[in-house]
Amino acid sequence: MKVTVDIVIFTIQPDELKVLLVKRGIPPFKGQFALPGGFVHEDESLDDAAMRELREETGVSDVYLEQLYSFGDPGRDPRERIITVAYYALISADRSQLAAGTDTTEAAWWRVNKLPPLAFDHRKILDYALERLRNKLEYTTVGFQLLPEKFSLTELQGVYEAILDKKLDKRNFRRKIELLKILKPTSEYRRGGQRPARLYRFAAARFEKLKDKGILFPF
Amino acid sequence: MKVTVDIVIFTIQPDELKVLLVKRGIPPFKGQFALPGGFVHEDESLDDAAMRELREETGVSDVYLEQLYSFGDPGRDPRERIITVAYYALISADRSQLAAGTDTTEAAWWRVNKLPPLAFDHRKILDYALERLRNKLEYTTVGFQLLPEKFSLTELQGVYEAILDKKLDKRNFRRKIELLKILKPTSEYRRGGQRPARLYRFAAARFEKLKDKGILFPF
DNA sequence: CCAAAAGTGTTAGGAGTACACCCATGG
DNA sequence: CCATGGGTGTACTCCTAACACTTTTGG
Repeated sequence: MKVTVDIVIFTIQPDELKVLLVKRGIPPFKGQFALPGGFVHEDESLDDAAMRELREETGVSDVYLEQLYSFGDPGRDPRERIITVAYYALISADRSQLAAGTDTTEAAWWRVNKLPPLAFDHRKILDYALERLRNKLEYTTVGFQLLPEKFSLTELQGVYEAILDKKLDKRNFRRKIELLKILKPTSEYRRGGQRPARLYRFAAARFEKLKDKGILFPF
Repeated sequence: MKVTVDIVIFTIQPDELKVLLVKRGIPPFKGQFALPGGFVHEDESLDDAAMRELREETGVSDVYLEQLYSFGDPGRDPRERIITVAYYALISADRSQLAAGTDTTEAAWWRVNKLPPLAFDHRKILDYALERLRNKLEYTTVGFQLLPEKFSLTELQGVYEAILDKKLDKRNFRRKIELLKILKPTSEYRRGGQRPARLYRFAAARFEKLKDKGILFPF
């Protein structure tokens, strides 16, 4: 019985939630799009395998990675019995440029609400990842993983809106974040638009105390 | 690479949360306690494998079963590389008597806060299952899976208290349940104590509408 | 000076929490 | 009649949601 890992890699690009898909070069499903993934080596843990695949595909490491679910229906791979352990990863906006060497016909970012047909049961995996991400957004700080180190409040709100796929009230959003005391203001501003926006940094330390308080972001 | 399923089977017995453990008859960890489990067959899905093991071990089927997480560190089994897909199951109080044929030195219910040392990484799996159960209790109706079809409000509260391991306020608990409108009163009463207690039935249908409302039971 | 995004307060309604007494039954 | 668990209501606080205008900058 063979075991693979498949990874749903999310990023935010201009207020859009995107996932990385690769074009398959070999059968089955040759020419179709699929999630990046590969076999688990004999001597590595599942997490390590996922991390390795992620690095091979995107060049980044040290990103948020979480195991999702295992899919193992007989017949999910037409060739032989393969069980896959699915993961999802979050890559911040400033690190989601694909390596120059990567042929963009091979690996590319796709908007989550405009996906091509996917190979195997990858559509199911992707939907599951999206659901998990939406849920986790509400009671953890995964949202911050999609932003660069310093970000404006509007950018943060954009992440929430992109993932939840709905508009949020600016004042309520900001008050809620304020109340949580998990952001440290910097003295920098994002210029280039109209009025400059103050940049903040995620203060993870303060968050630890809040974890068992339950819901953090009920937007 | 071999794949197994291991199952954390919970039940409630007199206001105590319990898990089923089996004594290992063969090395490694011979004589120690472990979670029930076994290999995934070539032609069955992961869910089917878990269901089969559950039935073999307890004689019950048609119970709540949910995939938990996959554990696959090299070395978690000293003999060879084995990846296990962990599940947890909930068996209602009225169905948790072990089959007469089962030698009780082989399989027995253990209080979750008074466990023996466990084989492999099963302690980690069990802790994870308990955490998941506690979380799910707050935003789903899994709690009802641990009760017979008809139950009193005090019994329901007992389930919450046993799992969350804390006392709850009777009036607030009842008001909250009332508000959710997910119970249908029956005309039966539980007698035998002092004042008889009205029995209720879980009205699953009404719940469907509430699911996306978020938190249901923030006790 | 105009367009565009940043930033800021108040109010009304609903949910959570804390808390104490009467009721029905069996022995 | 008494011990035991079943059953009920109120007041306060806090969080949520709805809602509109002023400020700062670049062009």
